[in-house]
Amino acid sequence: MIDRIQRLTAYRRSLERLKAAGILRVTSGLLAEASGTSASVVRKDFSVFGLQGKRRGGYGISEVLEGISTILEGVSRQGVVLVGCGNLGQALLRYAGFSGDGLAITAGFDTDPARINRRGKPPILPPGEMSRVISETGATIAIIAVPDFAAQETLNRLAELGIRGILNFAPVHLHAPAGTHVRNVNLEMELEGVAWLASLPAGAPDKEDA
Amino acid sequence: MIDRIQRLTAYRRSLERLKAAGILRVTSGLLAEASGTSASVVRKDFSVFGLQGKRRGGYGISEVLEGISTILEGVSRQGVVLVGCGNLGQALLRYAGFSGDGLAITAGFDTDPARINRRGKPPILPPGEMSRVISETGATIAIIAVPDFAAQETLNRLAELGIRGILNFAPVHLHAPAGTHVRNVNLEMELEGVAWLASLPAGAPDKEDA
DNA sequence: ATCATATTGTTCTCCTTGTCACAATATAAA
DNA sequence: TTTATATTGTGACAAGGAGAACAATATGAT
Ligand SMILES: NC(=O)c1ccc[n+]([C@@H]2O[C@H](COP(=O)([O-])OP(=O)(O)OC[C@H]3O[C@@H](n4cnc5c(N)ncnc54)[C@H](O)[C@@H]3O)[C@@H](O)[C@H]2O)c1
Ligand SMILES: NC(=O)c1ccc[n+]([C@@H]2O[C@H](COP(=O)([O-])OP(=O)(O)OC[C@H]3O[C@@H](n4cnc5c(N)ncnc54)[C@H](O)[C@@H]3O)[C@@H](O)[C@H]2O)c1
Repeated sequence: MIDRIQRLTAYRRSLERLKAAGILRVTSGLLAEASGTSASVVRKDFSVFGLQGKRRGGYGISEVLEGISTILEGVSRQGVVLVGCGNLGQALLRYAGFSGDGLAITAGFDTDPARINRRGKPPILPPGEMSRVISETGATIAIIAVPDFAAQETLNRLAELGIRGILNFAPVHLHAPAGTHVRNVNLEMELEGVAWLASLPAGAPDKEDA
Repeated sequence: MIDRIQRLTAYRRSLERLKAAGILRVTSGLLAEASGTSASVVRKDFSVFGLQGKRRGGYGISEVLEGISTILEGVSRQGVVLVGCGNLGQALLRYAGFSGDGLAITAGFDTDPARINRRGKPPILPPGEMSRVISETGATIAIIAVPDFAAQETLNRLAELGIRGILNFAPVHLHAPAGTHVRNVNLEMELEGVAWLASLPAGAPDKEDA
């Protein structure tokens, strides 16, 4: 189910590109090609979410985009904070693409005084202000980009403060209390996966994608 | 199958931590707890890869680590280049964790002259030198961290130069020639997934993880 | 030495998810 | 209008992986 939800994000991106190119309708096959899945998956996804097309002319891009926005309405109306503004954290903090989904990072936190910057576009604050900022902004999502040894304590703190969803970049498994959901992005694992695919004999069949 | 391979990386990390803590043997349950899977999965993974334990005392950490290294031997002996040294690219370039797996980034490339730095720890070079560097270092893996509109042409170029595996961070689906494997990391999709989990009613059952 | 028990290795089942197939149907052409 | 056809919507099917269960067995205790 979460895969379907996540694919909506990919569909939206592809549809916006097509719309910007002046196209009004898409077939499941065309959208599949653009977003990297299969026509069957597109149709079933749309079917599950009640997005309807026309038996011949495909799906109306504007209508589908509107439908996706409606579905993700409540999902994307959540504040996001980021903990750990180092190499990776800063990159995420500066990234504009998230706000396209409505999910904008409202503040960053870091223990290193040298990283504090209260006037930043998203400000970077000391962790002592997490409690205040989270309750003031009503943030419910957090990104963890601290070193691995600090990740679990960071999660504990965030969970106490009412954070309900966490995207964790530290390459460790975190233990979360019931009701707090953790999703891991482990780039080492991803790179290793690519390396394995690349090491396969040339004639091997394809079965990847993410 | 690729999931099993990728989990090996997670197992290795957990085992190294346990080893550093002075522990000599692990049970499937303990390792599962540490690396975020289940005991059955650990046992089946190890079984598939021929990593054996003892019917009672669990698995010997050193032996398993050695086994994993052997399995990933050929996989990790590949050079990696990075194209697009912006916010995200720089973070990846500076990250030391990859070399722990043997996969070290040997060079970065960027079109922006201001980013060129030939004396960097991994140097940042103009794309014109890609051909030379890739053939000299024998790199077979690439990371794409360029803006979305430049991703496809970057892939085409890399594929021509013999790159066999690509980790793509641009939020677009790329078309690769046969024999070149692409794996996408779409952080927008990941964050949206977390947001969806967080928006679920509190009592909902768990079914996540990555 | 014998026994009790913890833990592996493997099989089997279930569940999820993508693929296939095809009937339903709207559109365009003749 | 009638017919041909492209494309959706959905039901059935298959593949794969995770989880559960259990027999095999090595270890430690008595
Ligand atoms: N940089 C990458 O490309 C990359 C790749 C894969 C994984 N990761 C993982 O992402 C995480 C961050 O990586 P990085 O390269 O940005 O590391 P980094 O050391 O550059 O940044 C970590 C930041 O976290 C801050 N910090 C430390 N403890 C903290 C705490 N308790 N609360 C708040 N802030 C704290 C530090 O001051 C620092 O600024 C690490 O777990 C790393 O393993 C990074
Ligand atoms: N920064 C993030 O946190 C983040 C998050 C999600 C996705 N992404 C994706 O990752 C990619 C990079 O993001 P970013 O924030 O680093 O962007 P960025 O603009 O900071 O960096 C892009 C870099 O690529 C270089 N570049 C452009 N065209 C090039 C080409 N043809 N060859 C070589 N280099 C080229 C640019 O000079 C620039 O330095 C984008 O596709 C973005 O959508 C980034």
